[in-house]
Amino acid sequence: MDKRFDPRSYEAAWQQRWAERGYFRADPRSGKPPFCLMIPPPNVTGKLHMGHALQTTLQDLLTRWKRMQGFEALYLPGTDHAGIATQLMVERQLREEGIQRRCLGRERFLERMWEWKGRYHGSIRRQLDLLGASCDWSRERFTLDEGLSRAVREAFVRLYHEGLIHRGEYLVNWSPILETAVSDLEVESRTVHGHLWHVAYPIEGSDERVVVATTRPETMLGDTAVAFHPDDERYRHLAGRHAVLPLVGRRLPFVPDPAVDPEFGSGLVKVTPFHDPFDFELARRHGLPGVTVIDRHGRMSPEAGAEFAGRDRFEAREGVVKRLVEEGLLVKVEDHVHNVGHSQRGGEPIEPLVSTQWFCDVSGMAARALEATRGGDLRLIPESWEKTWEHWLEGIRPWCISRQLWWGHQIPAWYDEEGRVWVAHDVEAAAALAGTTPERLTQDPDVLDTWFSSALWPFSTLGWPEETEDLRTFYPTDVLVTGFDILFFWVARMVMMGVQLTDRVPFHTVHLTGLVRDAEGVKMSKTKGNVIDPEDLVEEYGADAVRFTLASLDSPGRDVPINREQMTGYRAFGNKIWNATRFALSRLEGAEVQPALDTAGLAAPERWILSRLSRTAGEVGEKLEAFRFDEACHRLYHFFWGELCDWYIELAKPAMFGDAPRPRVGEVLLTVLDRSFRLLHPVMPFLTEELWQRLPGHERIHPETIVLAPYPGREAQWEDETVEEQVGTLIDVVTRVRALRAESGMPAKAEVAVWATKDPETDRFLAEQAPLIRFLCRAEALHLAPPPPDARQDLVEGVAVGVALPSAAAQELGEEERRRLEKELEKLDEAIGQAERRLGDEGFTAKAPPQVVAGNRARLAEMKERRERILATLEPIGTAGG
RNA sequence: AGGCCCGUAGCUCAGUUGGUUAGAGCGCUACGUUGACAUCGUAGAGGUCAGCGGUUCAAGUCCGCUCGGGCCUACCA
Repeated sequence: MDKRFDPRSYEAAWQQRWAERGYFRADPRSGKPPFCLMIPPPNVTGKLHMGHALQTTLQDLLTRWKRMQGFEALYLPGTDHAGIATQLMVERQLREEGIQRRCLGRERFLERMWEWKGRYHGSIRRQLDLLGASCDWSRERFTLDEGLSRAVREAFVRLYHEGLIHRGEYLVNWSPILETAVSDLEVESRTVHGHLWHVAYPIEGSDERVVVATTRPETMLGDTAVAFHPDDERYRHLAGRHAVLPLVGRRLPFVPDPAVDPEFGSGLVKVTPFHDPFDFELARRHGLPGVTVIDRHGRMSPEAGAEFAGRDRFEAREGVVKRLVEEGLLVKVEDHVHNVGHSQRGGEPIEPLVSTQWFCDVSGMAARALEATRGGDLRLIPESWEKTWEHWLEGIRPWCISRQLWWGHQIPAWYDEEGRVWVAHDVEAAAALAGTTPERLTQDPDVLDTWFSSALWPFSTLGWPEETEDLRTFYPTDVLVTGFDILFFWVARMVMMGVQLTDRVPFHTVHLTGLVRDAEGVKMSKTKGNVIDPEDLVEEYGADAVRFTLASLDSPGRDVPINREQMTGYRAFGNKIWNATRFALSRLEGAEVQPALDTAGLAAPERWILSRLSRTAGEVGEKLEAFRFDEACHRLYHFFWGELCDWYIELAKPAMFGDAPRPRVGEVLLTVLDRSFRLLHPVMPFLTEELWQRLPGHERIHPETIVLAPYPGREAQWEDETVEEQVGTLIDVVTRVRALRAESGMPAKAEVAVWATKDPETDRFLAEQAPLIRFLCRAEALHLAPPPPDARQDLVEGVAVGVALPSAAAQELGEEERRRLEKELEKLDEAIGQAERRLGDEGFTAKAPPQVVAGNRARLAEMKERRERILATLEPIGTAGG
């Protein structure tokens, strides 16, 4: 076995072999219980970032764990066409060639899109392979492939006929840069330092003027009314009268409306129905007309008047202000901080615009999604997200699902020559409905929001609407692992579409991961230049170390800071595992891994490590069940390094070297390694397979691969509380002896004399283990008696421990050692005082549970005895004078 | 504006239903080992558990308020 631990020497090879042998291919007919998990489809042309690496790690960990537990595990991979994002990329590329999308035409543009997609497509798989993802690539899907497109059409048609999708003219969030409508979720509000302009509007038939305040003067060109609160005494008299819109001359009725806040500004609101959601609603209540003064490019429209038509909306703002100044109508300008909706993708301020779009009424589905979490059919982890979830679903509004893009699922709606709309799976079906021929129909040019197809992902990927074997077997899926940032974009919509279209909640658990940050806790972003590429990390540390790091950082509700030092530490863990195995294999000829192992006749260290192993397996299982991957990792790390390597292998050395043979040490060690590798496999798949294959007898666990070997659970017959306690005492004694000899400056190479005693039973055990204790302490003798006064001594877990250089005169107490002991004594005195006070308090002794009181008493007694030991060391009797 | 989460060692974080002298990993310092190991052993420095108040025999843990950080949601022109 190579002395050098080099993950690159085996990782890729294993991934390839696993795939070739079809270990990841799920079989719906196996009869095993299914476990299914869907990849959140990354952008087909994208590069995986650390967030993906984190999610992939957890998804794969779950899948491998379930697969080993005997589930028919399906980890279904795929990619998303990511409408706007991808189209923008290709448009940018075209621009570099000097080509405009519209000049190219829809068909040729889409050809370019598919070309682009084809070029990048393999990259996602390559990156997932690097991480060791155990995806079933035979089931890979793409949101625009034929099957999924069919599912999308089916969903649309069905929802349309159920009256849940309709087309209508509403005020929508318009992105002038993207030239498309976007949903509420794609609008993010940003704090903007703007101004509040106070403008005087003359009152018709009077010399009076009223003052209105606005943050967007350019929209006044589209005003159709002025509103005030009905109880506002200042303006009540204006009801029924009109203002005259400056620069335009339009008559604006004064309307009373309770939505107006009389405290804000002058208490009067200019009403621009077609460019402000508040005004749109208000106008609707009062039957007021609207005027569109800004167009789809964010420029002023002809209806804004000849002076402004064609000018950019922000330029027009300045122009309008300038004109108002000239007219003497600008009363004052104030600085004003407010929130303005911006296009998430385009980055520019959203323009509320009246436009004809398709909407999906999700209120009923939202109610069912709420039922799912309230009734326990769906669990969000961490639970704290449930409130946000409820709040969002309770206040949900219709979802604008049409986009004025080309890259995506074109809406399955056709218009006849009379402009009537026919919704069907294809043009032939539409023509049949319309009673006409396909040639006379025109398909709606819009495409669906990317998230519409994503919402169907858990079942469309399994063949829905067909009742396929896969769908029957694997749907509903089990767990969804994704980032909280797409809880509403994606998760909520999958749940809504799932209950609506399949009558099932698409998964029972959603594990939401935190955001991956850099070592300083700063969000990774290209502009900050702190982005870490998962591929680089895999190259540097190996996939197993990357996975272990990510999994061990996944604490609920926490962000995930990537720390290279930590990753170095976990690579060292891999190295530790490598070398421990190398050592074991070099010293244990003839021994084999045991499928089962009888502890009868084994010595204490062997029984101890087997007991610890069983408990560790039990705890790891519990942690995984609870989605506490971090704690599962910590347990495994501690077991392997802290118990197996630090103690068991050390305890086994005298036996392995033949100095003090014990029965079946090799069998035990190899068996423990086997179980350890299997426990670790879901987190560190490569290393564990590589090493497991080298264990003699591993084929008795599984003939081919650790991937399919059973996941270890508790092996209760190995658990032995007594031996754990005994070996625990042995470890305490050895640790204390080492501490005492190091503190007192005894030469490390010196063979010392050791004393240890507690009670007859413990002493008997320590006597049995005397050779081991002497080996671990480098002691020439172990005396089962109280330490003599001139020995360095202490009390640990009730055991009086002492150590001294043999024969030679008592060692002088060093200055440093004295200081340490005095400090310890001080702390001890304080703790003793505290414990005495507590035990002297009747409130405590009367009200606290008896076992707590008893525990305190025992502790106090032990502390007092330790105090005596320390005093004895500080002022040994008999040496005081000498 | 409403809601949620977070604030514990230099760093990253654990701390289950309140109950030892508040822990782990990594890092740092010192000494010492190394006959599987990029090891290992021992010790040390470093904490008013953000702050204030309350409940309780007992609070890092429960309650209220304040401060700081983050996020989600929202039609105040």
